[in-house]
Amino acid sequence: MSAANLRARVRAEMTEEIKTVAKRHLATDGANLSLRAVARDLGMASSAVYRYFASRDELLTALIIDAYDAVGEAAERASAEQSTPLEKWLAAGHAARDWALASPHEWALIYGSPVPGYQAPEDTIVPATRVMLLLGATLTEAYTSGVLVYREPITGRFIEELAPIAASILPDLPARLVADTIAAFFQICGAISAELFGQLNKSVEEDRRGFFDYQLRAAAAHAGLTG
Amino acid sequence: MSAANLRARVRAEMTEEIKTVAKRHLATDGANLSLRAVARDLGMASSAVYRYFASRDELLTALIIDAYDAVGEAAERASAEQSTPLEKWLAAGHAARDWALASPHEWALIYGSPVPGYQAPEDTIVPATRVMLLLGATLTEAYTSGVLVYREPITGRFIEELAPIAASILPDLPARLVADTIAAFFQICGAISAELFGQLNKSVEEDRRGFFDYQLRAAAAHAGLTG
DNA sequence: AGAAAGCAAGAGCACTGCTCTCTTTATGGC
DNA sequence: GCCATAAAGAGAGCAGTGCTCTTGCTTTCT
Repeated sequence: MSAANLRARVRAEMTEEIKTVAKRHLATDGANLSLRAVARDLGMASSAVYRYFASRDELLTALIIDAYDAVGEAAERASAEQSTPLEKWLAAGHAARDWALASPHEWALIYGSPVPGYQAPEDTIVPATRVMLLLGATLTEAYTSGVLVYREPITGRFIEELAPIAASILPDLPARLVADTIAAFFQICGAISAELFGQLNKSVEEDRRGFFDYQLRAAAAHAGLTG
Repeated sequence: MSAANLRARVRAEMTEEIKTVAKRHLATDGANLSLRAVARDLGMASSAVYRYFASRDELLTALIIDAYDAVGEAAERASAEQSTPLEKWLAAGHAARDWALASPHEWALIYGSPVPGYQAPEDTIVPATRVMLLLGATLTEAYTSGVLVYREPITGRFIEELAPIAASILPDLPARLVADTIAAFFQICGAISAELFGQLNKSVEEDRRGFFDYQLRAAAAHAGLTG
C-alpha cells in the first residue's frame, strides 16, 4: 500500500463517517442539523469538522446530493424490475414514495423548502433530475413502441422554450410529452410532499398508498400512458 | 372608551406589530426567523416578546395562519370575479401562484417542509383547507349545473375512507370528485412549490405562467372540468 | 387606597456556526 | 534516513440564538 494514498483514504473514510452521523442526526432530530453535535458524536472537536466541510451548508449540500442519488437509485431499481411502461412508471413512483416515507427528513431536505439562505450549487442539478429522466425514459419507451396514445402536439411559448432542451435530453420524445414528464414529476413530488407534510390530515389514513396510486395513474394517463 | 379595554387593545396592536415586523424579516432574511432580531427592530428587549408569544414556534404558527388566510382570500377574491367554473378554477390557481411568487418565504412556511420539530396545531387546519374547499366548491357548481362530465364512480379503500368526511364537507360532490379535488390541490401546490424552489432550472424561464396554466387545466380536465 | 395582575428590562444559561492559534502527525524531496 | 512542509486535530473565543428568571414599574380591579 503506497503511503501516499493512506492520507487520502483516511480522509475519504472520515468524510463518509461525518456524513453517516449527520444523516443519523437528520433522521432523529430533524432538519436543523448541528455541526457541533455531529462532531461531539464523533468524539472530535467541532473545528476539526471544518477540515472536511467548509461550512454547514457544504455538509448539507453533500447530504442533498446523496439523497437525490438514493431516491434516484431506488426508483431506477424498482422500475428495472418491471416490463411494461405503465408498470415501470408505477414502480418508480411507489419507490420514490417508499423512500420518502422511510427518510422523511432527507426528502424534506431535497423537495421541501430550501434551507434559509441556501442556494443550490451546480453539483446538485444533475442528480436532481434523475427521477424525472426515468419518467421521461419510460414515456419514451411507451411512445416509440406505440403503447402510448399520443393525442396531438400543443402550442405555447413554454413549449417553444422547452423544445431545444427537450431535444438534447429526451431526443425521441415530442415536446408535449416532455412537458408532461415535468408536470408528472411535479405532481408526484407534490403528492408525496403533501402526504409527508401532513396535508391530508386524517382524510385518508389507512389507504394512503391507494390514493397515491390513483394520482400516479392520473399523471400517467394525462401523458397518454394507460397501459 | 372603557379603561378595561385599553390594555387589551394595546396588546392586540402590539401583537399585530410584532407579526408585521416578523413578516418583514421573513421576506428579507428568509425562513430562519430570529425573535431577538424582531425585538431589536421594535426597540424592545427580547424577553418582552415572550409576553405576546410563548415561543418562536407560536409566533411562526401565527404567521402560518395569516399566510393561509392570505392565499385563501386571494384565491377566493379572484375566483369570485369569474363566472364559469373553469374560469373560477383557473383564476383561483393563478391567484395562489401569484401570491406565492410575491411572498415566497411565506409560501415556504406553509407548503414547504415543516420547520424542525414543528407540529402543526389544530388552529391551522381550518384556514389550511380554504383553497382546497374553494376548488371543491367550484367542482360542485360544475357538477350540479351539468357542465362537468362525470365519468363513473371509482372504488378503492381510500374512497371508502374519504366518503364520510367528504359527505360532511362537500356534501353535493361524489367521493371520486372529492378525491380529485384533493389530488388537484396537491398537484397545484406541487407545481407552485417546484417553480418556487427552483426545480425547473432553466427549462422554462419566460413562460412559466403558461406552463402552470397547462398544469392547472390538466388538473381540471382530470376531474372532468373542461369548460 | 391597596392588592393583584400585566408588562418591560436585564442578566444569565446553554446552545449554535465559524475563526483563530497552537500542537501534533504524516508526507514527499533530498 | 532526515527535515521542511502540509495536513489534521484541539481548544479558546466571538457573535449570535431561544428561552428563563428576577427585578422593578404601571395599569387595572376591588
